[in-house]
Amino acid sequence: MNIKKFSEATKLTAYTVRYYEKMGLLKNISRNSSGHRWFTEQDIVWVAFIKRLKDTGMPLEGILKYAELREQGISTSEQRMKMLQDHALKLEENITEQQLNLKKLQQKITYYSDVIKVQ
Amino acid sequence: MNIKKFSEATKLTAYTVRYYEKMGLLKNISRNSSGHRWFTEQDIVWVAFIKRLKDTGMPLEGILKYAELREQGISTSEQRMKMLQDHALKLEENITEQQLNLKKLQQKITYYSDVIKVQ
DNA sequence: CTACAACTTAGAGCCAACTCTAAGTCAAGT
DNA sequence: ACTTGACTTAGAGTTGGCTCTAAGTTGTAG
Repeated sequence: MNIKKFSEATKLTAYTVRYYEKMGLLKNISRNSSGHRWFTEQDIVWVAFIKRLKDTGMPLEGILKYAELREQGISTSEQRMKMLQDHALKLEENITEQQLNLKKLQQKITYYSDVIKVQ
Repeated sequence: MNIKKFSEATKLTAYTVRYYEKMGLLKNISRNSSGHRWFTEQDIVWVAFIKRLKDTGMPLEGILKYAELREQGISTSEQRMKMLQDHALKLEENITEQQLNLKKLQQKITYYSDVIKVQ
């Protein structure tokens, strides 16, 4: 598919898609006869994973490192697994922290609702 | 306390403390005879709350809006409560999303550990 | 055959949130 | 009196992650 379809499918702008390719997150994107990028379903799956890492707080630099390991094939599986384990651990900690944050916010909301009742 | 003690207490750099004051997050910070900022324990509590909002994804612009309502006194309690309720709702949704993300990452890790076993 | 939309590139611009620099003031210690 | 070091300011610079511009090429419809 062309960049327009791909950007619709991934919900990235075409600008961002080109940016990701330029910085090395998207590798081996083929071109058609007139030099336009041609994306596959597999590229969509890969972007979905990039987004998951990004949305869980991994900087693009970290995702790039993963992408480079991935490009080198199966021999880097262990390294990639290690990266994901470290990341998952941080994510778990972050979720716990956010649950505490939520609780504290809810306490403050309760405090406000008491203030308002008295007003 | 002076800016150094305050930055240690809040774990913000002195640069960031000044930046927060300049942009309006920190209001009514008094000065000593030589023009240096003088912070109180209450300022530490307030920064802790700023950090909670920030760490849960509220942009400084939003926190600034809250700070301005807060400065106007008790009459804005309801507005502030509304802000916190909206924010807490988004946070709750985000936690749910991150829990799903974590699950998916863990599945991928399991997949990797199978790949490695076979290798 | 020409208009027009969609693509291409390199590189500039933008935004949030800091982070630092330069030039200056001030208080405390020797 | 002088050095040292912490503070002050306005404003410039940095970083991450896009977002856009300009100039050019290509494919399709009228």
